[in-house]
Amino acid sequence: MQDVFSKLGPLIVGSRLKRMSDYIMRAGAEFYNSNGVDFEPKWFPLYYLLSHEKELGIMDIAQKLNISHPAVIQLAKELEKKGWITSTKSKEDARKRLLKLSKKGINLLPQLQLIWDDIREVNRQVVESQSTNVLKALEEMEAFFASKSYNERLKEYQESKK
Amino acid sequence: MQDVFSKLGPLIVGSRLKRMSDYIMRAGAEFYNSNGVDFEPKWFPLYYLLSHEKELGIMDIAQKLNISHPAVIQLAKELEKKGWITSTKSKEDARKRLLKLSKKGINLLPQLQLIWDDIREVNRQVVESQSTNVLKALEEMEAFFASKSYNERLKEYQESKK
DNA sequence: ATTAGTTACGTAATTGATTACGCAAATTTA
DNA sequence: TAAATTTGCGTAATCAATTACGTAACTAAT
Repeated sequence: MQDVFSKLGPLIVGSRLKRMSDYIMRAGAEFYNSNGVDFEPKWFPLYYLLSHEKELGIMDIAQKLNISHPAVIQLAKELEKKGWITSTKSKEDARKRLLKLSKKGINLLPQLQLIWDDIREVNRQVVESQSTNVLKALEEMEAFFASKSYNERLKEYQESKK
Repeated sequence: MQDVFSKLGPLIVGSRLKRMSDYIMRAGAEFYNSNGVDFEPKWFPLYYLLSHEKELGIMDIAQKLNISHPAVIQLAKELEKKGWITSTKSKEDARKRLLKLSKKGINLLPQLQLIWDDIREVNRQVVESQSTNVLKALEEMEAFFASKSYNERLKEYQESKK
């Protein structure tokens, strides 16, 4: 027995999800690299988002991507350093800093699209190979916990035992 | 539209897995807390492992848990500080440091078991609610990539397009 | 018994993300 | 319109885990 995790079943759903996610992220990083594109998977969500919406403030992005706003600032700093995005102060609201893709950033897009297509295809293969679809499972989980949170459920079960 | 992620489908399986894993981990942390037990989810794998095997070296543990050995050292340091584990030099191999639960650590077990039971139950509920089972999906994914890695598949698809 | 190579562990530096905090601009309310 | 509150952003501190590197102990080969 080498891998204790798989034996534990439902007890450690969390850890197993993380493990698979880490694996995929790392593989993605390698792939960009071997294609000679200086891009990291962690940048994808922000980059992709900005490629679809012209301008967004930090908080908007944080909400849409479901990450903390300092994380957005950090990522933005990195992409700005690469020259792929620019930021401007909002005219309507002086507190806001709006991010958008720069020309250089837009020019990079076609190259990235090709790579994203490959990734999308392999992910599609995985999902199709499955008798039980991860994405569907995840959606179901999210819905399950949206209707009643994990912690509420824990509490309730605990109460029910008394 | 608030949540961009779900729209992206197969492109970001990785991020979605991570998000769900993070959610579960955080909920777990709260639950220990609200039960007045000073325990963190990240300790679970090591603790659980040691509760089943009497003594293990750092590297053994790292392999079994599929984490880096510095991570094991770190976790062990924390558990040792709590007084729940102790370590001794191996007599057969002076390089090895063997970890095991202390008496105090063993005494804590029954309390933890109760909590783990609750967690297991709620996880079981999730899984049973699903028309597609996350754990099964994960297992299938792991098998899929074990037979041929993500990166091999990416390369192959790329070749096939030329 | 020396040397070369491997294994086990520890430390340091780095990465990626979070929470906590503070400031300034906008909004609400009295 | 002044005061209180909320919102948007930035910085700092912290956390969890990794990679990279060094050292000591073991093993194998000559």
